[in-house]
Amino acid sequence: MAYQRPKGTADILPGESEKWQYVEQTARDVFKAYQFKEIRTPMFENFDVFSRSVGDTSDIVTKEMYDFFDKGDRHIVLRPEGTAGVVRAYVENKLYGPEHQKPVKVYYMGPMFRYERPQSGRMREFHQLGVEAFGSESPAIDVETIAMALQLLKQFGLKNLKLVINTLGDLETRQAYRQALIDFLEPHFAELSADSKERLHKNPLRVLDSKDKHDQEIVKDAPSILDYLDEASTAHFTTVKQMLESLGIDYEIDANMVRGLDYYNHTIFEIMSNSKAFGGNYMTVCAGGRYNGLVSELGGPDAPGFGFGLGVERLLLIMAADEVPLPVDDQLDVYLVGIGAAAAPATLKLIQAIRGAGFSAERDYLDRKPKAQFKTANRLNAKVVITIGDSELAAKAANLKNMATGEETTVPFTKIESDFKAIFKTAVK
RNA sequence: GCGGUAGUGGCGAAGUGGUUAACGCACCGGAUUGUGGCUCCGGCACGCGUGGGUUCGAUUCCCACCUACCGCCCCA
Repeated sequence: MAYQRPKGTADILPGESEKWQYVEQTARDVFKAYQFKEIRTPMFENFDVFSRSVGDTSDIVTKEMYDFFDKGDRHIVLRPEGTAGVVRAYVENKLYGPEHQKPVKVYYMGPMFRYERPQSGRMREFHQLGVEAFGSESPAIDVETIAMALQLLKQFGLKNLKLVINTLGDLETRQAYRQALIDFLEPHFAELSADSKERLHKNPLRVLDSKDKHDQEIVKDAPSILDYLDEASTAHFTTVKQMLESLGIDYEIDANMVRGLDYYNHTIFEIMSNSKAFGGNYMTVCAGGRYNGLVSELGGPDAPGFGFGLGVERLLLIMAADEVPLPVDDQLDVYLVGIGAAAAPATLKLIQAIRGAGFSAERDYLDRKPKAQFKTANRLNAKVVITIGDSELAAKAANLKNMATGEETTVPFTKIESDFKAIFKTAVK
């Protein structure tokens, strides 16, 4: 193979691209109902935008970012996620200004890049849909955005979804809980897995969702963050729960659910699916939460935010496994069969006239015999076939066949060129 | 970054240190000169991921690299 695509990338070919269009269109429709507007930000940003937003809690910055120095010696990162770039744009364009209705609600969709070891559903170039809402601390934003995510996934045809929520409280809560967790885990230090020993001081919350069996045993008795919430954080979370209930939305609380990044606080959520695509285990398809400190972290005012992201590749995997029926448009209006070299000029003129009238039309370019051309017409699901050969040229009228009924009629060339709509209508009625 | 499995035509897949690399699907052509299905006949890899090495000889053995897949780390 002379050339192959870069590691961890994919070509989305015809047949597959239609599914992407369907997903994107469905998302746009749902976002519109909630008055989220599209924002398009660069696919690369200055390194600092992402390193600043992520913090230094993990090896995301050193290991996972797809970064490089450009010819001007600028440190560039191909965006690994949507939020930081959107926040940067929000700040840079002063969308927090008084002329903008609050909250500012935006959505994005597009490619993201992470320098990872590829696996199924984990690419170096992958795609996300996401939304962000800036400027309101109202729990109603949390709840409506979660509801929108659920509606979106249902619209995609997903079944067996589970909403899981948790709260991380405010900054003080997180710090107090972090210390409490370290205090709890330190006596068990020797028993922890090698990975969790590492995590204990770098990012202790991550020990909570360790995959190691023995770690899980230890963590079962760990303190719950819910016991460290201050009054305001408790009130926020309580309201969120009440609002979900009033909407009839089922949820579970998982006090051990965490986020790898520091910028999250208060409500976090994940929507999980136990699709066959994951062997029946619950896997997260959509995740999000509140990030009240991020905007100021990136140099803006103290504006709160709430958002979520959804991986398109993973979504498509589920839709395929669950055999979600997609509206596929593989119909062809007209196939034009030309017989012999003498028919070529008429074939060219007529097919262009038909296309110009707004119909989809295909023809043969390989001088194949009528039988072969009809075979192709059949395979392309052509509604009608128009045939032009010597006798048709002599009569200046083409043979038209309705492929469903087999019924054949004769139509003058001039009529095809002047009013194909009428011809088509009577032919397929 | 670490560990494991794999890589044969458009797709699926068999195979062997040695004269012509099975088979199926798809595709193309033909079976009364211009009509869709079925059936029948025929065609379709100068080559077995790439590059080295061992050997009289390698798709088959060895090494490196690339890519895919699975698990770990990480997960925004």
